[in-house]
Parts: sequence; C-alpha cells; structure tokens
Amino acid sequence: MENISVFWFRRDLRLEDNTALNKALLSRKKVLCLFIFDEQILKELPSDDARVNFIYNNLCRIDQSLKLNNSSILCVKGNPIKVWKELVQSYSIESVFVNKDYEPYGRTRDAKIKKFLLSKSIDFLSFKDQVIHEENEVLKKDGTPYTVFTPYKNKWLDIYKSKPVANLQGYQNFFQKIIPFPSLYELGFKKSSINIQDYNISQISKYSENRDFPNLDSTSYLSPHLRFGTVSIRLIMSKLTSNDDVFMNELVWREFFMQILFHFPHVVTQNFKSKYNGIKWLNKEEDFEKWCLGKTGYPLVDAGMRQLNETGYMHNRLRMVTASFLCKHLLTDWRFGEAYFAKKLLDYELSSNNGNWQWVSGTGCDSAPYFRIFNPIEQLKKFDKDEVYVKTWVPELGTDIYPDPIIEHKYARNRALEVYKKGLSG
DNA sequence: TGAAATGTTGGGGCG
DNA sequence: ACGCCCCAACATTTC
Repeated sequence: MENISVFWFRRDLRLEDNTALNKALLSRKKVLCLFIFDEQILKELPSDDARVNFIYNNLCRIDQSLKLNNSSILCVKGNPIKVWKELVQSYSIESVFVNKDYEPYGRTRDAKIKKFLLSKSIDFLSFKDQVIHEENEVLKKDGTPYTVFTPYKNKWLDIYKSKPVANLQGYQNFFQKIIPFPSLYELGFKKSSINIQDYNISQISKYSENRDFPNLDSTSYLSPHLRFGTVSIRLIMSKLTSNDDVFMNELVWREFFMQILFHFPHVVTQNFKSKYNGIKWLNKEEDFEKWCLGKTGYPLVDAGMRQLNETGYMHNRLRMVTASFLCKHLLTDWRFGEAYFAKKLLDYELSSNNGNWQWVSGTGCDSAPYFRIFNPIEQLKKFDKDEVYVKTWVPELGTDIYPDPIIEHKYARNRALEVYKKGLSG
C-alpha cells in the first residue's frame, strides 16, 4: 500500500494560502484531504443549520476542484477518534497535517488524536494558520499574557511583519482517487433557508466612517469567512492600508480574545473577574423570551434581535445595544445571551462571543465599566436618526400591535447600578 | 465603542 | 450702564 500524507480540513475550508495544506503538498507524499463531520457537535444543531450548510457547500466546492485533478475530499461523519482508528486501518498514513485549533474542545480532541497517531508511529503536524499571532507570540515582558487590549495591540502591531500570501503548489501531489461525496441528506441535514453571503473587501476602506450606522449596510460580511477559514487572515491583512487602522483593530480584538480564551479557559463558564460573581441576576424567563423574539418595546433592541433571528447576522453596534439591554436593563446573566447568540450567529466564534459578552456585562477583562449603560433611545437618535434600520426590521412600529417598553429606562438604569454595586466584592 | 448629573460660562432680556 | 435672572451651550464629574 502506498504511503500517504493526510491533510485534515477543520476550520480552514479553502485551498488557497492554507498553511498546513501547503506543507502537506510539499511533503513529497501524495496528500489525501479529509473532513470529519463531528457527530458530537452536529447532534446539538437543527437539521437545517445554516452553518452546516455553509461548511457543506464549501467542501463540495473544494471537492469539485480536486476532482478536476482526479482527487477528492474524503468526507465522513462520526466521532473523530473513531474515524481515525478506522482510517489507519484503510490507509498507510505517514503523516497528518492540520492547522491549529485554539479552542478548548479542539485542543482536547487534537491532543487525543495526536497521542493515538503517535502510538501508530504517525506524525501529527500542526501549524499556525487562522491567526497572525498565536497564543504565546504576544506576551508581556515577564512572559505572561496581556489582559488589557491597548498594550496587547501595541505589541501585536510591533511584531507584525506582512508575509506574502502563499500560492497553492503541487496540485499533482493530491492522492489520486475519486471518492463519492456524500449528499447533505446522507449527513442527516437539509437545505437551509439562510445563506452565508460572500465577503466584500471594498467596504473596508469606509469602515471607520460607516461602522456605527446599521442602516448603511456597509459591513464587509467577513466574519463567517474568517470563522470557517474560507479566506485566509493573511490575505485580508495584505489588503489593508494605513487608513484601515480602525478595521485592523477589530482583527486584533479577534486575536486578543482568542489568546484570552486560550490562557484563561475558565471564561467559558465563569466571569473573567471573580469580583463580579456576587451579582444577583434576576434571570426572568419572560423577559429573556421577549428579548430573544425582539419584543421588548425598544425599537432599536427589537430591530437588532429580529435581524439576528431572520438572517443570522447582527450589526456590530446592535450587538452592543442588545447585549447591554439584556444584562443591564433586564438583569439577565450574560451566559444566557451568549448562548442565544451562539445558536443564531452565522459568524459565531466562542472566543469573540464570550469575550464581547463579558465586555458588555462588565465581568470580562478590560471590559466596559459596570456603570456604562447604553440608553436604547439615545442610541437610536445617534445611530439611526431617520429610523430606517428599525423600520426595516420592525415593520409594525407605530401601530398598536407594537408592544409598550418592557421596562422604563430610568428605573432600569438605577436598578442595574444598585444591583451591580451590591454584587461587587473586593 | 455611554449617559446622566452637575458645574461653568456667557449672551440677551429686563428693570 | 449695571445687576439680576434665565437658559442654552459646553465642560467636568459621577455613575
């Protein structure tokens, strides 16, 4: 049996500028491409999940280009460790190439599989690909991680050197075998009504002037593509100019929260700052329901939530407004909001979602102070003055079907200040 | 990547 | 001309 390398696709669904794939193709062994639909993860998802659809469509696209070269993606569904145990029986594998995953679940999974493969004398080689700087590349002088954004960003920029984007080399090195690609139905899923759209790089140059105005719809729609790796972060960085510093900041925030999650994995379930542990959340079920459905009676909050529910996207400013409303006005634990966003957002990324929810709730590292409370009426005046955005998503606005405010702003504000103050310790 | 409360200033109306 | 009041506009502090 021919010795081969395996390249395992995970959240890097592209052939272009893919670090581990390029390394594999240069390894002088034929490269078999693999994707595993992890049943552990899939079983939590609805059968028409848009993100599964997106992954599936991108794998199909890649499989089609590989088939032009008499190769294929081996696409299977199962428990990753079990899949690997079968694979080493069916193929004579010399090395396995992956791009590094930094999330707790991925790290545990990879460690287990690496151990198994090494026991079979198979190399497990992992590479930095989804970030510019990974967890231990941006550290303070004493070698510990940053927990404050600005100094982190300064160091990040300080050590950034642009690298040329790698071209795909060695198409002829793909393992020559045509393997049928499973249908979405065979994987236990069906077509979603929600679509992940292409990104639009040309919006980036206007990011700093437009970013606060949701009605302009001037977002790049990059986030799901960075999440699933359908574009490389190096390619995006290479498109930025010195005028794009505000946009670049957001990319640095992305890596800031990734390294926070890496070094402080307790944030997944706990406050980053334990002195906020004493906050007495009200967690009223009916309030949370109304927030989820976009029926709070605050037009801007409701518009944001309905945009999320209907499209899987939410404009950045609305993420702050809706999150602040849930935590501060409704005194609902940020974990409920985080879980809802995780379920709905097409660009859901554990590190960013968790980091930003904790930022809003005041419990996170370098977060907004607890007494900073967004006024949804003021925010509407400032950022959607002509009410174009709110009317798009809340068509019944102004009629008597539209509900009265769930809570009075001034009362809610004072209540939040009190409850937060009382809950603080240390 | 807030907002409200409080403080200060300065112009205009008026006696 | 002057002091007084009112209040808008802006600045600072507080939450």
